[in-house]
Amino acid sequence: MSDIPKQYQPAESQAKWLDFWKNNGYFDANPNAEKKPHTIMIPLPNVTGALHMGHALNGTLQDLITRWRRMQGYESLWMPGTDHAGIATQAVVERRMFEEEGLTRHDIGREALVERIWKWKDAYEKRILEQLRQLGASCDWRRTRFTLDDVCSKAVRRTFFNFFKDGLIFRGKRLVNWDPHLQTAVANDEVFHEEVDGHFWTFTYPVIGEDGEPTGEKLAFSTTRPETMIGDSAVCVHPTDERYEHLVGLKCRIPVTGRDIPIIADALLAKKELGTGCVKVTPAHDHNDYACGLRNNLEQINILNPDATINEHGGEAYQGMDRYDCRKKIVADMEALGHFVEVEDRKIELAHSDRSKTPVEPYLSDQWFIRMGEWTTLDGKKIDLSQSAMDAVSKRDVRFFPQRYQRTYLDWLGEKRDWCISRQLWWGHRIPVWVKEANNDAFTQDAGPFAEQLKSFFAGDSKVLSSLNLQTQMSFQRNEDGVLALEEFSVQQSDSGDEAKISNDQIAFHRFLNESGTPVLLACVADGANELEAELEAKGFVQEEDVLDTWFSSALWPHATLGWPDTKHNPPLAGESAISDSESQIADSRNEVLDYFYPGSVLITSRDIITLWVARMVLTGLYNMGDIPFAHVHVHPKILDGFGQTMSKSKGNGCDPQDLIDRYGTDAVRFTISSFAGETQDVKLPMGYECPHCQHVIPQALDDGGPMVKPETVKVKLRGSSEKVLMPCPKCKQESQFSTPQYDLDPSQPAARMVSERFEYGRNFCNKFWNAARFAMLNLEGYSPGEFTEADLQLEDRWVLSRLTRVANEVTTLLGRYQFDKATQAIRDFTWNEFCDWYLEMIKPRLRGEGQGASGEGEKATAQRVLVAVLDNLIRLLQPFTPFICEELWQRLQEIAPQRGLFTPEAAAESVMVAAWPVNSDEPEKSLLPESLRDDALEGRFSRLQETVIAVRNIRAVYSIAPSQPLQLHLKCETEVANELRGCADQFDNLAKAILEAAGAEVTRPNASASFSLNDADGYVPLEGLIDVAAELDRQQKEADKLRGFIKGHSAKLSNEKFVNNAPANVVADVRETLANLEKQLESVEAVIAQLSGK
RNA sequence: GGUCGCGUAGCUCAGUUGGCUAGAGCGCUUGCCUUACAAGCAAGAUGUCAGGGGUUCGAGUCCCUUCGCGACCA
Repeated sequence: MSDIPKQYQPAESQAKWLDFWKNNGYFDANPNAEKKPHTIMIPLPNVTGALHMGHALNGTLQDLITRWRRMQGYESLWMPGTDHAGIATQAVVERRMFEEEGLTRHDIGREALVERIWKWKDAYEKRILEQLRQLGASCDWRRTRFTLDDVCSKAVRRTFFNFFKDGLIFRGKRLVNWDPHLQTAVANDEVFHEEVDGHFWTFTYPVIGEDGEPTGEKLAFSTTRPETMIGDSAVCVHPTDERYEHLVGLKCRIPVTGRDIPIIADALLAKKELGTGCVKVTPAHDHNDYACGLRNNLEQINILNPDATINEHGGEAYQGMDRYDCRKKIVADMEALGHFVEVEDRKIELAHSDRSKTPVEPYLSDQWFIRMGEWTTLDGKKIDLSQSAMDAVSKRDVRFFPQRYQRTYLDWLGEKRDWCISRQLWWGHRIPVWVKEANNDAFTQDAGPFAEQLKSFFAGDSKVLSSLNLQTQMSFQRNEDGVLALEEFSVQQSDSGDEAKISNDQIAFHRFLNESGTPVLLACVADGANELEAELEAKGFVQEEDVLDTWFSSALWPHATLGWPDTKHNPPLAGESAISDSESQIADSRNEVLDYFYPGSVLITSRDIITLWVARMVLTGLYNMGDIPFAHVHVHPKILDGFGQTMSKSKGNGCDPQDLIDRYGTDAVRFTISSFAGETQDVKLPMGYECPHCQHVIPQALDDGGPMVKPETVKVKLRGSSEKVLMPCPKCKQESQFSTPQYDLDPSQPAARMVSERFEYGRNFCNKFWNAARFAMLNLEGYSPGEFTEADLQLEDRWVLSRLTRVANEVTTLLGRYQFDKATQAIRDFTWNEFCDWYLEMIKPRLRGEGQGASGEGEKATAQRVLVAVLDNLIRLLQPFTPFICEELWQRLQEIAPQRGLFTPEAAAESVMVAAWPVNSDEPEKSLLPESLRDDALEGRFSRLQETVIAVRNIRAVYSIAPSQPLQLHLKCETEVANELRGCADQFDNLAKAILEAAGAEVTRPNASASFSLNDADGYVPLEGLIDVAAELDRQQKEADKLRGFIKGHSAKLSNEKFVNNAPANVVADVRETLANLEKQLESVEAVIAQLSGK
């Protein structure tokens, strides 16, 4: 076994065992009646770009739990996949296309753009999945899904249809962030705010009396956007503002358009002390005004075309002007009309589109919504999507770890805000609704029942549609958002009509009146009904252009990936094709995968996604499946840079985990990362760049726009407008490209990779563990499996087994609570500080066969067997944390000791991945480490031994005595203690090179000794010729001072009557005992001082 | 503006329902290439627990307040 290298070589193990695991199918999870399922759904990473440190943390924790549960005997599924991330991905592809080719999406059209995005998706999906594999992720890769693939798409379409049929989907107006440059709405998280130089104008509007004539009074107000006065629908003051009280209820006139608008009072919008106390209200172009408009039932006047030019509301004077030109003209016109008061320069926080970097406009547009509050369906079913998801958490069916996050979830859902699901994009699930404006058709409310209207509309031309058996329900609603709700909806009745080819649940209609009073028909068609779609289009229906919000599809992830809505067949695996329609008629088959793995066990994610995603998964799970998607939600910390800022692509402070894996090894990265994952804080991770020329580490430093490397980087123009930045090394002055998610590195050139010394924690640990195992294996010559009993065990054997059992239980408990940091620390402390530092050191003599004759051989055999058993269990315990090194060691151990175990040897599993977890909580009698191994009293005695050894080593260090020089040790203690200490006298020699000369109550301090004082023993080390009396005296004086300080504190407590009376008895008793010990120690020290002083 | 969290050693973080002398890793000091490991071993130093006030026999821990930082939501 001399071929075991002195340092762990992560790269070799990673390449070797990844294939081994995969080829043996260890990652695969299948329905198995013999086992309990454990399901984790990956929080699907989006295909916009490569994974970063946050994903590495997220993935590590999921894999850790998955591997742990697998060892515990669960059929452990970790479902992988990616998210199409509509807006983000389309934006990235569009931007790159524009930079490289100068093309916009309008130049190439919907089909061509979507094709390009698919290519992008293919490339990044591949990269992302590879990153996960490199992390050791034990996902069932056969089941990899993508939100736009066939399986997920079917779930999306079915869910949308069911929502629609139940009346939960409606269309209405909403203020969105409109990007006039790209002509699309952008989501809130795609908007950034930037201060720009602007102006703050003050104008007046003349007050109009009840007779419609100006009263002569003027109302002054201020604005940063004068052009919006075209869309004003009121002027607002505070209800208690005495200056304006008499005007409320009157009107005023917008001078540039001549339109009269009401003067209203609204305490929420107007603030008396700000400016004039009076504000103009433009509900269609400002978020606050919008809310005010709803409260006061004001008109919503949209003044912009999609390209942000002024529309017909501008009249002849302004129509067609760019909004900024219009602003200038309005200011000039107001001044000419005598309504300009003043203007001041002001910094303005302006919302910009992250995609085009241009200012966005609040813009009223048609959107689709899902109703979140109470609702009764056509067939009388009561639905409250928000409430159902809230109840699941309130009733503890879904539990948050740490618990405090459930508040975020409940607060957000409690608002029951309708969910806007439409996006003006091309990349995504197109909304499966066909729309027709009924214009002057027979579709008015007084033209008879809606169902009859529909029937006669389709009669004749549409064979299938005219055979519908329809049922309708009226509904008039206007939700809190002020969104116009549907008026009436209609569904095909559950009726497998004979000549109708519509089997069931394939089409539903809604009708509503748009703002100009025109009836609009909406027809939602379920998946696979191509004939219906064709008939609708023949009758003038047009499919909606918008696509669904990405979160709509990711909300279905936990059941969609398992094949829902197909409850008859298992979902297809990689390489298999989906089940064809003809096969789907088999009546008694089941989707066992869905039955078995749903509901899931735990969702592991970060907190920024609780509302957007977690809440929606619970809600759709309950709606579609009638059951929660997962029992636990673990919310882990976020990874921040060294300055406490979120790592992000735009700041360039992120890090590709692959850099760290290449440098430190996967296991080191995983181990370090799990040590970060605590309950309280986010993790600051200071990073640096390693110069490829001289290996100098250049720390990341704060720069104006966020963290960036210093000194000044050198910008180099790349193709198009993207820039490449080179970094000069302050030490060797050479420049290099450096690792950043902003562009790919040129592989032919040296690059400064990101490093972080924090990861040395994991690397050092792996190396330590490697060497401990190496030592064990180098000392297993002649190992033979064989039974042994507790009677064969030495003190250190019983101790290490007691400790190992305790720690194995701790780790099990901590993982169950998702306390990864503590679990990591527990296993590390045991491995390093106990197994390596004490146990291995203590068994060295036995492994060398230093016992007497035959008993020496027996002792060696036992030591080897215990050592092998402990190592075996330790590898198991570490496998979820550091799988590669564990598999490497397991396989090496397999060659030397295929038969192993405590007391009775057995054949070991072919891979540690599928070996049993050492603690079996369900069936304790089957635990590899039974509770009977734990021995509190023995652990207590052992720590006395440790303290004594440390005290002797301390004396050696203080007096600079060479490690090779033997010392003598005299111990003054009770007889019982003395007997115990004599029992392990060999270890004083072994561990501290000290010969136990004497132990007992009668021992006195030899002359010229250094001494130490423990709880129940005093020790003396004769140092004839070596002792420096003055130094020793000084040392003992310091010790005495320290003891006196503690004694003072403790006796103060005890002399406090209130403490003695009020504190719990055990606390008081503890203090008494401690005080007694301290006093005894002080007595010993003082005696030594007296002797030293007497000399 | 609302909600939640954080501030403990030079750095990154632990610290259960208040209760023995506040801990770990890195870094630092000293001595060691001791036949598993220098990515190591042995020994050691290091704290106004952000500031102020309160409750309590007792506060890093609970309450109030000030300051600083972060996140989410509008």
